[in-house]
Amino acid sequence: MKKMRNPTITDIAEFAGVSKSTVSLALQSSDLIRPETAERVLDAAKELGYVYNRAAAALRKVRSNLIGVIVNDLTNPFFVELLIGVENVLLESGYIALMAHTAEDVTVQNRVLASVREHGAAGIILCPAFDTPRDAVEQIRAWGIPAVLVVRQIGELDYDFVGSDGAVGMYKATAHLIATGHRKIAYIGRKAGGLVSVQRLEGYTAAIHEAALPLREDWIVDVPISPEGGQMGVSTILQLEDRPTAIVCYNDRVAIAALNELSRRGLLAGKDIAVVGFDDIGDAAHSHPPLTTMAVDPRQQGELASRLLLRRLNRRGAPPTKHVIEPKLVVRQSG
Amino acid sequence: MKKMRNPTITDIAEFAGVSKSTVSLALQSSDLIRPETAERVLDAAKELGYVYNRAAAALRKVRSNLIGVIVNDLTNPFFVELLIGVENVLLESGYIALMAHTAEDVTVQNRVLASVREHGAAGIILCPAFDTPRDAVEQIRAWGIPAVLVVRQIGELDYDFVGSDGAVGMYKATAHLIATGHRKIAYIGRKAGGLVSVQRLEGYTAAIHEAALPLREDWIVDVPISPEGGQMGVSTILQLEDRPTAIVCYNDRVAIAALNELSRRGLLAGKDIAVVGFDDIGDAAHSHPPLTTMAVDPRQQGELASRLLLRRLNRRGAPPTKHVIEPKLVVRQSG
DNA sequence: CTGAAAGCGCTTACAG
DNA sequence: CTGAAAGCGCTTACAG
Repeated sequence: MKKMRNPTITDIAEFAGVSKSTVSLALQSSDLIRPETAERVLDAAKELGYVYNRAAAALRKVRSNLIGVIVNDLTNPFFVELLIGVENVLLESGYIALMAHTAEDVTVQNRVLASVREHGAAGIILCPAFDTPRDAVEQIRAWGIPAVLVVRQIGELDYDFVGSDGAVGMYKATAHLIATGHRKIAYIGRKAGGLVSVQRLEGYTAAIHEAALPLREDWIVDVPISPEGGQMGVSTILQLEDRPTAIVCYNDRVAIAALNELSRRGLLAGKDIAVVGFDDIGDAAHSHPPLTTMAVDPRQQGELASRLLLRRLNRRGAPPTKHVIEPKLVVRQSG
Repeated sequence: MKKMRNPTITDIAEFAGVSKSTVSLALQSSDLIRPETAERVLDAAKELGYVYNRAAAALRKVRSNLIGVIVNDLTNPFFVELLIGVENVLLESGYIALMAHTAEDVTVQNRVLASVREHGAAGIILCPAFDTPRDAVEQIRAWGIPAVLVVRQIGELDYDFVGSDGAVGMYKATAHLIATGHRKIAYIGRKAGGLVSVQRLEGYTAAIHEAALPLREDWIVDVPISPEGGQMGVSTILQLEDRPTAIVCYNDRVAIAALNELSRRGLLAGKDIAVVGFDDIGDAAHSHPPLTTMAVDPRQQGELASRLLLRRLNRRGAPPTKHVIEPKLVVRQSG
């Protein structure tokens, strides 16, 4: 089967006996075109198997319907859920995602950003990799492409942003454990690192201080944010002389790994030791035991981010919006 | 800050004192251009902050560097890992993914395919949604866009395909349990459904037959492929009069949910009852207990799929390749 | 080795 | 309400 040239608006024009302009307008369902004419054009288009050529349209219009979606870690269900949210509203609004995964690598991220730009993306949704320098983000602004940052803020740049309040979330998580009677509460996460890490830890310390409990440095266990980190964290804590009775984890992935590590050692979270997570990813409800955690609705964050971007596309000048979700405590059985 | 027009090859030409043609050729590092001239052009491009306009190039060349990547279920880490594999090789080969998630919805899938086509994608990598009708796939062929199918085959269409051998995999999984001394082995998965489901179940029954064990209909538990399914499956099995001592699960997600459900009931997989999964997703090594499973390397499948597609782009006429990975048994502690 | 010219498929003022 | 014309930024024969 020979592949023949796709029909163009010129072909439709000829077929329907009108001009190219009329076809173009009709295709955009402009109300400049008389209904009968429009119908004739649309019929012709269908008849010929017309396929709209977006590259050509974008070239002419400058604005495309491509949105660059750049995500740092698909290995964490949190980001996958966020991505699903982003995609949902993009799709229903007639946009499509130019997607790339950086695996927390700033070099990859730069390459990907450049590529997204070359493709004339109308906007960018970016979950920046750890260690994204401030100027990498300033650059996007210089390009004149509207962007919304998600989850991690870079510097004090006045961007549209969607994220959750790590300080408040961790404060609540810790306060919940205190309210449940715990006095010896450990933290598994990163001591330094990005703003997100810092804020979450701050929430923990704030709650500890407020309850006038001692802040024990050795109860703050600095590990990588990963299942391995959760495992290591638990090992460390269980070896402590003066053993904590509860653990606050940086996120659900760490927490679920902690749960498993406890099981492996014959301990049950929620009974022998309390564990609370952060994010409320899908798996949290299905872990053993089901995880008590701070819900920040990643999917909704994704949807919000898309909506923010779409709105920005129409009001370039508007002041930036920050959407900071307040985490909600979801008590299940681990703590 | 006013946004100014991006410079074009015309601007570069003027700046460097050559013609547009020369600039275009130099930018493609054609060896038609004298090195010194090329250098001058490249300097000018950098100086002016030139951004290659791919929409324009695609319009002219017909062929773009966009690859449609359509994935059915990002909720399952298997597909996420596959996606990461796809992306890795796409990126390093200078392509970028036009990505969409169908959530197993054929209507969404059709919409997305149409969109990918309008964008002039050079090729398509498709994990088809359940219930994808054969003609949806034939259509892609009619469009003349090279495609490779992943994981699920649709009909007997002669496509490039990457997947794993479900029958052999499940046969091995079951045989492993038999070799370990089990005689009463249940199966949690779908009884009918796609080809993949059918083949996996066939592998199970083949092993049962070969060992001359009775094939008990009530030990084949028909549940949805999801964590909930795994949970339900275990509940059903534990209520059985004549209780199986081992369970083969459709995939790791089901298996891990099964593990958790067992724990919840005070049972430990690998001790009280054996459980084996299928896929070897990242979580399998971190579950409690670590999951014995059939490894099919999703990431590698993704890389393979991209490579196949990239190769196909250069040899349109070549006969289709099927890459069927043979699952490898990974014995951990659950069975 | 380099330049002038045509054209990819569309949209958008501008006339009428 | 519809058409003729210009032009978006590039690539690719074709001359020279």
